[in-house]
Amino acid sequence: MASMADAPSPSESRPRYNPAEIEPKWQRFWADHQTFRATRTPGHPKLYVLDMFPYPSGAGLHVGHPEGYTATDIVARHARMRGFDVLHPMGWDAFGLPAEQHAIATGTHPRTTTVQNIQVFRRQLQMLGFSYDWSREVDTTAPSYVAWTQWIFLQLFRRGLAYQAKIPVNWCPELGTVLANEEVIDGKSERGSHPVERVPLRQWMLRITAYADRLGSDLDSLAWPDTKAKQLHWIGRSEGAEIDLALEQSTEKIRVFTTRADTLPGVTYVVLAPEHPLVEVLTAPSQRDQVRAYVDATRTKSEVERTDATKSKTGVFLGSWAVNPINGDRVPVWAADYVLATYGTGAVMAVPAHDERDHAFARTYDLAIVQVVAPSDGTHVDIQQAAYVDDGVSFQPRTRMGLADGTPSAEVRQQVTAWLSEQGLGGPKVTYRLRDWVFSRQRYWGEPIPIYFPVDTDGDPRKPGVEFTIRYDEPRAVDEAELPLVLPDLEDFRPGTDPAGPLARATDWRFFQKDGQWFARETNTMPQWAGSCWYYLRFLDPNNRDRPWDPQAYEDWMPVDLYVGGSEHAVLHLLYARFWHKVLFDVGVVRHPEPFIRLVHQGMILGENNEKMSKSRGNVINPDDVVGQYGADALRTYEMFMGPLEQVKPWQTSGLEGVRRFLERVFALGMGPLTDTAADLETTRLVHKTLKKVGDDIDALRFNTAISAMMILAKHLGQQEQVPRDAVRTLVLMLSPFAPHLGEELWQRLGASGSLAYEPWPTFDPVLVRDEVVTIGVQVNGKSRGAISIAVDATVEVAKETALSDARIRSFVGGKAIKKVVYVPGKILNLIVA
RNA sequence: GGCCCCUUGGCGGAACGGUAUACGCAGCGGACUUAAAAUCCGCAGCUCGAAAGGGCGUUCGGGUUCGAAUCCCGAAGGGGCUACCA
Repeated sequence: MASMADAPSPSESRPRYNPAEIEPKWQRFWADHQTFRATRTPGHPKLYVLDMFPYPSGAGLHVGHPEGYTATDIVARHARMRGFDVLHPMGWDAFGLPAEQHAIATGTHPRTTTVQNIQVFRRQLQMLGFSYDWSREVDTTAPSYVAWTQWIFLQLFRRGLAYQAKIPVNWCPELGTVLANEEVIDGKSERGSHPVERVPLRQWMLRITAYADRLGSDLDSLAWPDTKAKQLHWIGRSEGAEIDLALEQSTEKIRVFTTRADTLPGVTYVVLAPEHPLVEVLTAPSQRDQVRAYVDATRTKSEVERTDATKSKTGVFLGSWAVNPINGDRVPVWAADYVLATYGTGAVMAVPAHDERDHAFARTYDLAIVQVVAPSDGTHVDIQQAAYVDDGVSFQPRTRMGLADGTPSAEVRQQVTAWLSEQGLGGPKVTYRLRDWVFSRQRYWGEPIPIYFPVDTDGDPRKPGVEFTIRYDEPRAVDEAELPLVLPDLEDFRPGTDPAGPLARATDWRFFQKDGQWFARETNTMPQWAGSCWYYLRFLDPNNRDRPWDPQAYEDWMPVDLYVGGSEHAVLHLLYARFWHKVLFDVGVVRHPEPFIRLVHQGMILGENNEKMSKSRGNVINPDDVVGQYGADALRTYEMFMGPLEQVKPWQTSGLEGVRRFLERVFALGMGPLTDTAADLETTRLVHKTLKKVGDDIDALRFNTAISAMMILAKHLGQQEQVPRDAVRTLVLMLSPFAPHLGEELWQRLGASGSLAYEPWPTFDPVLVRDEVVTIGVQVNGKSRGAISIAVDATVEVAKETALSDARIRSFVGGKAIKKVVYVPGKILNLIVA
C-alpha cells in the first residue's frame, strides 16, 4: 500500500481518506442502531428489493456477488432517502451437493461446513456495507425454515401436484442421485460433468405441467428481460392435433401428436418410441428377435448417443401395420429412437415428404415419400431429394373427406382436425415441451420429503435379516403438527448403491411404529431448488413459528418490486419459484399471481484477460483483497462504474484505482475548507443537473453514468476557489448510496449527527436544470460544419442569422440559395443549400 | 441446426434519430519537487497539412431520413439459450 509509506507531512494536517478505519466504524454504527431494520409506516410507499441469495460455498464471495448486491443496495438506500419503507433482506440457500461432497471426502458433517461457510459469507457481505435487514436473515437448512418448505410440499401433495412415478430418470452413478432434465447437460451432470444414465426409478414428481399455460401467459404482465422468451421456449406450448390410427393386428390404437395435421394424407409409416408400451404388442413373431435387440440396444445407449441429431437414424420394423384414417392407406409400424417417449404421445405419424427427420429415416430404410404439400407459388420441389417443410397448399391429396387440391396449409389443418373430431378419430390438442419436475434426490443434505408408507412385515424392519415390503403406493402425509421432519445425524454420507439414498441406512429414523403398524419414511430428499422457491416469502416474516408468514406481513411488502440475480437462473429457479407461487396462490396464501415484478440480470464480471474468472486461469479477483487495499466503497463504486449492469465486462484494477482517486477527491472536498457563501450560478446549475441525472440513472439502474456525472461535479467543485458547503452536502447525499461509509463519514464532518440513511434525497429545481443558452450543432446539407450558441427558445430566423454570421459556416453555404432549413430548438440547425 | 443478444478510440465505456467518442484507464506535455512518487493543470479518433483548415470515421454492404452508432434489410465476427419436441 503506497499510501502507508507516506510519512506524516507537517505541512499536511488534513486527515487522509482511510476506508480501513471508517468502513468498519460505520458498519458497527448501522448494526448497533439497527439502521436498516425494515418497518412499515402508514402512508409511506413500500419497496421490496431482493437479491438472489447465495449458496454459501467454501470458496467465499467472488466479485460477481457484489455486482448485483451493490446495485440493489443503491436502489434500496436511494428509496429510503425518498421516503420509501424498504425491505432489503439476505439469506442462505444452504442445502446442496458441495457440502455433502465435502462431507463424503472429509467426514465433516454438512451442517458444520454450512455453518462455517455462512459465517464467512456473512462477514464478507457485512464488510461491503450492504444495507440488509440482518434481523430477517434466513437459512434454508434451519429446521424452522425446513418446516415450512415441507408444509408447502404437503400443499402440493394434497392437491395432487406431488406424485410418485416409476420413470426412466437421469441417474448419475458418480453423484449417486437422479438429476432433473435441467441439471443434465450433454448427457453429463451439470455439477461435476459426470456421466448420466437412463434408469427407471420410483421418483417424486411435481406436476408443473398443470401450470404450463399460466406460467406462459402470465409472463405478459412482467417487466422482465429476454428471460421471458427463454421461459416461453422452455414451456414450449405447441398447438396441434391428436390422431388415432387403427391397427390391422390389434384392437388397440396408436395415438400420435402432430402440429402438421395437414400432412396426414402424406403419412407413409408410423413410428413408436422404443419405450412405447405398444411396441411389444405390435411386434410380429417374425420380427421378435430383431425388435428385442433394437430395444435393448437403445436402452444401453447413453442419452448423448441417442439425442445426437447428426448421427444417422436407426429403427426396426415391427412387422405390423396401421391404417391412415384419412385415406385408408396401410402403413408399416416401426420403432425408432428418434422418437422421444416423453414428448407428446411417444408416437408419431411419419410424413417423410414434409419432415426432415422422417425424410432422413425414409431414405435410410427405403420407405415411400409422398408429397401432399406444394409451395403456394407453384415452384416445383424434388421431394425425393429433400423434405419440403414449409406451409404451402395441398398437393393432390387423396382423402376420404374430399379435401380440395390447392388449399392453404393452415386451412387444411383446420379442416382435417375438424373432420377427425367428427369421426371420433382425434381432435385439437395442445402439448408442452415442459415436463413434470423430478423432485426427489437420493441424497442426504436436503429437506426430507414429509411422507411415509405402511410396511408389511412380520418382525421389526430395523433388524437385519427381517423381511419387509414398503407399500409405496400408499403414501401418507406427515402430520403438519409434526413438522419439521428433521434429518437424522449420519456418520457416513456416501450415496452407496441403494437408489433409496443414504437416509435408508438411518433405520431408526426411517422406521417407526404407530398403533402397532410399522411405517417407513420416504428416504429421498428434495432438490436444492426447493428452498429457493419461496425464500422471498419467508423474508416477510422470518421468525414466525405458527405459519410460513403472517398475512399482514404479506400485505406490507409483497410483491417483490425488483429482483436482481444471474441469468443462469433464467429458466430453472425463476420458473420453479413462479410455479410454487401460483400453487400458493391457489391455496390462497398469496394474493398476487406473480411474485417478481421487475427482474434484472447482472452481467458476469470477467478476469482482466477477458476470460471467465477461474482458479485454473489464475485470474480470480478476491473481494477480501480488494476491500483490504482499496476499501468497500471503492469496490462498490467501481463495480457500478465498469459499465451497464446487465453487460458482461472485464475487471480492470487500474479502473478501480481511478474510482478510488475519485472517492479521495470527494473526501478531500468534504474535509477541506468550505464556504457558506452561495455558489455561483454555473455551480448551482451543475449541482441540480447532476442531482436530476443521478436520480434518473438510479431508477433506470444506469449506475455507470450516474457516477460519471458525480465525477464531473466533484472535479468542478475541486476547481472552485471557495467550495460551497451546500454543493458538497448535496454531492455527499447523492454519492452515499454508492459509497455509504464515505457518505456517513463526510455527513458527520459536515456537522450532522447520526446516519444519513433516512436524510431526504435533495430535490432539483427544473428551472435550473434547463439551460437558457445552448450550443447547438450547425449542419450544411447534413454535414456538421460548426456550432452556435443561442437561446434555447430562439426562433428559426435568429438561429439562421446567427449561423450565417459565422464565417466558416458561411463559407460552406458558399453563397448558394438556402432551399430548406431544419431547426430543432436546442438540438440542431441544418441548412440545405442547392 | 433453431431462437435471442452484442459489435463505438490503445482499453472499460458515453451518446431522447440531432456537434460521435462524455466519464474513467493507459499515454503525452506542463506545474509542484534537488529528483521521483503522489497531487494539480492541460493535450489526446485516424489521416493530409507548417498552420488555418480539410478528408475519413461507430464491424461490413444496402435502405429510410434534412440528418443514422441509434430505425429497416442483408452479411461477417463474438456471446447466450436450446438442441431429433413431431
